[in-house]
Amino acid sequence: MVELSRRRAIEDVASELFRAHGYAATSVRDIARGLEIQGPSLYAHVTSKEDVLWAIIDRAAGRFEAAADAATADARAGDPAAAIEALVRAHVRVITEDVGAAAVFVREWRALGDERRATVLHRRDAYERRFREVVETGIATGDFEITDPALAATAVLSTLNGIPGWYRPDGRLPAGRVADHFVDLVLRMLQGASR
Amino acid sequence: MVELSRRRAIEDVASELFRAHGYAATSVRDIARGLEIQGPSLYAHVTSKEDVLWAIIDRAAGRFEAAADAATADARAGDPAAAIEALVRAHVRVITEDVGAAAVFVREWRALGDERRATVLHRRDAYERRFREVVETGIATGDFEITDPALAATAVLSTLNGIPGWYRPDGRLPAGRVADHFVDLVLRMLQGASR
DNA sequence: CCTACCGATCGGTAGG
DNA sequence: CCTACCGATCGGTAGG
Repeated sequence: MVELSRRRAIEDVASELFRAHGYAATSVRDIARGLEIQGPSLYAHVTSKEDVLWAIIDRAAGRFEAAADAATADARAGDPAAAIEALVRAHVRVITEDVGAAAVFVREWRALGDERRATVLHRRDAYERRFREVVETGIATGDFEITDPALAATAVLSTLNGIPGWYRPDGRLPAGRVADHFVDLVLRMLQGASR
Repeated sequence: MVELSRRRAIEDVASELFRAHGYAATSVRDIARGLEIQGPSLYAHVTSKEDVLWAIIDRAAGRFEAAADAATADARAGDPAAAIEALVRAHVRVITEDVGAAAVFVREWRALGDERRATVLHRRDAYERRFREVVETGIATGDFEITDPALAATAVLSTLNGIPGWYRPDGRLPAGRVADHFVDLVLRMLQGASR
C-alpha cells in the first residue's frame, strides 16, 4: 500500500469497522487501535467521531454523483437502455472500488446528526431521481414496460445496494463480471417482455 | 390496539427504535421510555438487551420460513414462475405485516453475539437456497434465462429486502400492490427475453 | 414495577 | 502523538 495521508488512513480503518460492526458499536479507541495509536491521539487528526463518519459518507456520495455525471455524459441521449446500463455500471464500479465506504454509505447514514442526515437524504433523492428519469424516458419511448417508475427506480437501487453486503474484491466474481450481471438483471427488470 | 403481552409490547417498541436508530444506538432506557416505565423495570420482563433483539430477529426469521413453507406447498411443482411468484408474495407479506421487525431482521443481525449471529446466517443461507433452487429449476425447464443462479437469488432477495427501507402501512401503495409490482419486477428479472 | 446504585466504557479535553 | 483525566451514559443488579 502506498503512502496515504493520515487522515485518509483513519477513514479507511473506520470504514471497515463501521461496515463490520456499525458506527454506534465502534468506539474511537477501536479506530485508534487499527492505526496502532492511542485513542485520544486520533483527535490530533479529526474533530469528532461523527466527522469521520461524515467524511466517509460525503466522499462516497460524491463518488456516486461524479460517476453518474460521467455515465450520463457518455450515454447517447434517446437510448434509455444504454443510459441505464451506464448508470448501473457506474454505480457498481463505485461500490466495488471501495466496498467498505459503500457499505457505510448505504447503512450508516442514520447515525449522522440531523442536518447532515437531511443533506445526505436530499442527495440520495436527487441521485435516485436520475434513475427514475431514465425509466420515465424509457416508458415514453416504449423501451421499458414499467407502470410505476418511482417504485422501479427504488427497486433498481435496492438491488444494486445489496452488493456491499456480499461483494469481496477477492471473491468468486471480479467486479467487471458483477457489473455485467447486474446490467442484465436490471435491464430485464425494466424491459420486461415475456409475460 | 388490543391487549398485548407485556413481553410482546416490549419487542414492538424495541423494533421501532432499533429500526429508526439501530440496536447499538438504542438504550435500554429508550425502550423503557416507550413503555412509560423506568429503565431497570424492563429487567422484570427480559434478561438482557440482546435477548430483545434476538426475540425480534428469531420471530421474524420464523415468519419468513413459515411463509415460504406455505408458499412452496401451495405452488404447483414444475412451474418455476409460479413458485417464485409465491415466494415473492410470501416474503413481501411478511415484510409489510411487520415492517419494523423486518427492518431489524435485515439490518441488525450484526449486533447479535457470535453464536446467535451464526445461527441467523445459517437460516438466511437456507432461506436463500429455496430461491436459488427454484431459479435452478427454472433454468433447467427453460423458463428462466439466468447464467448465475446464486447471484440471481441474492439479487432477488436484495431487491425485496429494500422494501423495509421505504414501505409504510399508510403509504402511497397498499401492501398488495407492492407485492404485485415486485412479482412483476422479479419475474422479468429472471425470465428475460427482449435483449 | 420502583429507587438507589454499580463498574465499565463512552467521546472528548488538558497539557504536554 | 502521549498520559492523565473528565462527566455522561451505558447495561445491569440489589433489594424491596
